[in-house]
Amino acid sequence: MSNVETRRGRPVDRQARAERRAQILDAAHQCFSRKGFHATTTAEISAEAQISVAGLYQYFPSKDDLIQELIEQDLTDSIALVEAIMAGNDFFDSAESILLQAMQDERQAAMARIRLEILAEASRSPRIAAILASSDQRFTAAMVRAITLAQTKGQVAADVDPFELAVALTCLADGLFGRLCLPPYARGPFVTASVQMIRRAAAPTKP
Amino acid sequence: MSNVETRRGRPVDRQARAERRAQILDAAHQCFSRKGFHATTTAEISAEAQISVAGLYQYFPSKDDLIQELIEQDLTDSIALVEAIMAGNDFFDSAESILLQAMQDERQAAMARIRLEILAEASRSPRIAAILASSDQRFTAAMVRAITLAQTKGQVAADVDPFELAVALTCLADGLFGRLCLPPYARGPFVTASVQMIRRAAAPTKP
Amino acid sequence: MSNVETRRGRPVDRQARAERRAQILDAAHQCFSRKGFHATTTAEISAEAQISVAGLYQYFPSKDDLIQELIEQDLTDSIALVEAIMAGNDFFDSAESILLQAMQDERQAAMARIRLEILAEASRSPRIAAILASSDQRFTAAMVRAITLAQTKGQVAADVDPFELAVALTCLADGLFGRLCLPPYARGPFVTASVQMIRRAAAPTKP
Amino acid sequence: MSNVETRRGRPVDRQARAERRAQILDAAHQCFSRKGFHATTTAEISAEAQISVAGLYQYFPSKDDLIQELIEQDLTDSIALVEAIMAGNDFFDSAESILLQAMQDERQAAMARIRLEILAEASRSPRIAAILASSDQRFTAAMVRAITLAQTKGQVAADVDPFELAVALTCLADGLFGRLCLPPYARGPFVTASVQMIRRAAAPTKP
DNA sequence: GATGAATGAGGCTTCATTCAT
DNA sequence: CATGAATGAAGCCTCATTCAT
Repeated sequence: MSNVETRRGRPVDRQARAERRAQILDAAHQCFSRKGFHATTTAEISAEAQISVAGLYQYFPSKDDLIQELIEQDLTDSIALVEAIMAGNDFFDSAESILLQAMQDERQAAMARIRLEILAEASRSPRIAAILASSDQRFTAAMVRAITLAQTKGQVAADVDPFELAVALTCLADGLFGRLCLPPYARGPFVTASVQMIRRAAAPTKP
Repeated sequence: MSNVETRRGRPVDRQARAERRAQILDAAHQCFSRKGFHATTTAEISAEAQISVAGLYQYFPSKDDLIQELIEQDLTDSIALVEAIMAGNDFFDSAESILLQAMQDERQAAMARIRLEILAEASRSPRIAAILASSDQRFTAAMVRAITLAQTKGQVAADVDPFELAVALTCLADGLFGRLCLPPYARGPFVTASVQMIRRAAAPTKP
Repeated sequence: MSNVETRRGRPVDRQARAERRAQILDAAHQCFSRKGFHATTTAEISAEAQISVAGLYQYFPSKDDLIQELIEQDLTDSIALVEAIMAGNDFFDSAESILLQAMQDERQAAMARIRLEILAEASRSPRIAAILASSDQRFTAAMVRAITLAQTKGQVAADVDPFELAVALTCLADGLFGRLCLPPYARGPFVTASVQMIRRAAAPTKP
Repeated sequence: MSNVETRRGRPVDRQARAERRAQILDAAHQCFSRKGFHATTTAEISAEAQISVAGLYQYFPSKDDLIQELIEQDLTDSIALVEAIMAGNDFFDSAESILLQAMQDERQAAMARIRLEILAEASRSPRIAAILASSDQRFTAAMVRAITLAQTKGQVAADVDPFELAVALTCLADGLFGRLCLPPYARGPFVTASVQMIRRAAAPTKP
């Protein structure tokens, strides 16, 4: 098995393959956010991805695998997103921004809806629970870094345990996503209340 | 021939009927908490309820109706539970107690798991979203009452907006339930962190 | 087994029983004419008869038996009806009257609709085929009598074979019933055409 | 990238698809003629068509649609058959031939049996009633043409209204089909009687 | 690699019928 | 006798998945 092994037949177009995969995952993302994992059929995903059902199986060995991969990617993307926003200057503003976008921007709301689905599914499937746990760890670590940094900048009270705050923030956010079932205009108060709680809990006391 | 149309035949045993219904709802509760709404089959519910599949349809016109009714009852029960605990003396202790039990007691964890399912489902089904919204309103009202009372007792900071706190608490709790996928022993830190956040956000500042 | 055998318990109210039976048969008649034998459920019949489903089984051992009995009665009634009308004075007028009523009067149209159902069913079930054959024989005999009488009165051409005419008339009528699917106002031409054919075929040639 | 979007993957074999469809319709035809529309199950049709039940649904979206299509085809075929026979020389011979074959040839008897089923079903389903009405119109038109032609040839009495005769013939035939429940050897007299009636009604009077 | 076709395994629901009250 | 309750046996349809082209 050499690295430069001569290939027979048409060479694999890795680029095209990767694009197709992404296309499918994207289609699945939309479908899942609309109908959930179980109620979405492979036919729907294929249609959305403009591919045949059989074609789907050349990129993913089963629907479950597709789901798993999608979950992994989705969670990874979430972390990246949060990290990007957290790189902004003010800690609380960043947090508020994240929550606001998740509750208002349609693209991010879709991710949040899928996250709900993931949480529900994880409580039954050990496989998915494991993925979620792993993602959570990375996520928490990132938050802890951001919080610690914020503390050095005096934005977050020094007596706050960064880990605890990170964990609580995650919970708060996930719970907030549960209000995505409300019409968009009704979600505002929930964001406000959440942000308010964070501020009260973590802002440094002004002497 | 009396005016009070004498009933012919076997009289309806309302008691027994109600029990059977409860039995079915209970069975469905267990199944749903194990596998979710969509992955649970009517056959599984019937088996768990020790009734035939056809029998199930004498109590509920369809699986969807059964789900709906279960959700309604479940949410109502949750409110009752929370109200009962909130009647305790210390506000923060009560809150902590609620969260702890939800994360540790198996029976309550089942309810919480179904709540996750409800949140996910609500973001797709307007019908369920409506039920959830209605329940949330009642729930928030109850919490607001409890918080206001706590404020008069000096347990909660006076400058806290009861409604905002109630809303944030609900979110926090729902998000916490998302950690039910963790093994029981790993859930502790999440409860701690959540409780800590509540305390920091709402406890009166000791001068 | 004496005729005056002493009975224990409540004596059977034969009168009431017969009435209940008739009531059920009548209800079934309506249902069957609306939806056919197979698409009608015992529940529908019971509802229409204002009796419980189980009650139905105290008067008929099975749905099939109910159907059979109904068919028998229906066919017998038909014969009686035809005989009654045929007792009128003019043969052709009587025939026309029968066809007109069957196509216009709702009650008789219901019978005709069921007759269609019977014909279809008979071509599959030997049991029903037998009933139909027997009924047909009685019916043909009655018609033959009427035709013969009409011939003595000079109303029907003497060279007509009474049996053949009777048979052809039956066919013509049954086929006419097949047009009951048309809206009432559209059925007229079919009656006219049928009557016209009979007249042309059987009226005595005026020299 | 040509404008004529090059098809990827397995091309559709229209030929094979059409054959499969025909095969299914044929199987359904047999089943329906044996047991009627309602008593025939999709499983039976599939078995007869040597295809899986799921496969059936790739060719017809539902049992009802299959029935509808079959009815349409069946009625169309009937018209073609009648027209073909009517092209023969003598009008009455042709008519007799049609009736005889319908009552004796097994293949055509099956069509006639289904026609009974259609008549019964049409009197309840507006959808089927509409199909039948449309077919009847085409059928009557064809008959009228044939009769008119026969009149020019002096085979049919000039004073006969072609439309009325066509309509009456249709009725007579449909009613005759109702005798398909009889054993084959017993059907003869009915055909004879029907033919006799037609002849008497429409043959030109020999001076 | 991609597609159309095929299918086994179920899922929800209904129905005729029985049985206990 | 009459009724409510219960149920086995289907029935229609769908879905994830495989296979031949």
